Order: sequence, then structure tokens, then C-alpha cells
Amino acid sequence: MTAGVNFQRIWQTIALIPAGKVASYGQIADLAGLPGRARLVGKALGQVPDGMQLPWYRVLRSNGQLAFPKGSEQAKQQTGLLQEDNIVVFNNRVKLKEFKWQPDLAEILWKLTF
DNA sequence: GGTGTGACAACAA
DNA sequence: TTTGTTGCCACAC
Repeated sequence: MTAGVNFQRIWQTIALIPAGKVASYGQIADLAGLPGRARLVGKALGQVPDGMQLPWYRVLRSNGQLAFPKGSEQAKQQTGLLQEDNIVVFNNRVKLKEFKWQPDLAEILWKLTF
């Protein structure tokens, strides 16, 4: 197993998040076939190659809170991007009950082609 | 090949 | 609801 393939799977999984929905780090990890490796997802996002178009802003913490501190530029930008996707961000948070992505496993497996 | 690290999750108060 | 602590383990150096 070459190191780095997991990152690719993570990126692919994130790319599958539909507009108007969000997913948690743990969820991404799980779908990518890496249960419990939520932190790896975070690291993968920090290693995203320049030029790769990835809806990183649709990835939140398990409780719906943004991954960044409220005052940070990243948080502001993420908030803006989410709002463009018709997702309501309130006080650095998203209502998971409404916007959490309900993954279609069959489709995921189809697209990831394990 | 040991050490430090991390855009986290779960639990406790 | 928020903050602090702990566990987790692949990855980069």
C-alpha cells in the first residue's frame, strides 16, 4: 500500500458531496474506507494540491461547527461559500439536522471504484 | 525507523 | 452550549 492513496480516496469522497449538503470529518473518513481516521481527513485537506477544485468548505466537525475559529479568514470564507450553496451558517455553525449529507452508499461505492 | 503532528471525535463537567 | 482532556493512528520529516 503506497502512502498517499488514502488521501486520494478522501479527496474523491469529498468531491462527491452534493451542493447544499455538508458532511463531517468522521463521515468522510468512514465513507472513504477509513473508519475512525477523522484526523487523517483534516490532514489530507491540509495537503490538497494547488489547483485541485475541492468543496472543502462542505466539511464540518461532527457537531456541525466549522473547523476554524470564528474570527479566522478561513471561517469567514467558508461561511460565504456555504451560503452560496444555500446552506445557512449561524454563529459559525450549521444545522446538521437540515443540511447533513445522507450518503448513498451504493453511489459512493460506484464512484470510488474500490 | 523514532518523533511530532493534526481543518477530529467522544466524553466529562 | 462551551471548554478541556483523552484517544486515535497514518503521515511527514
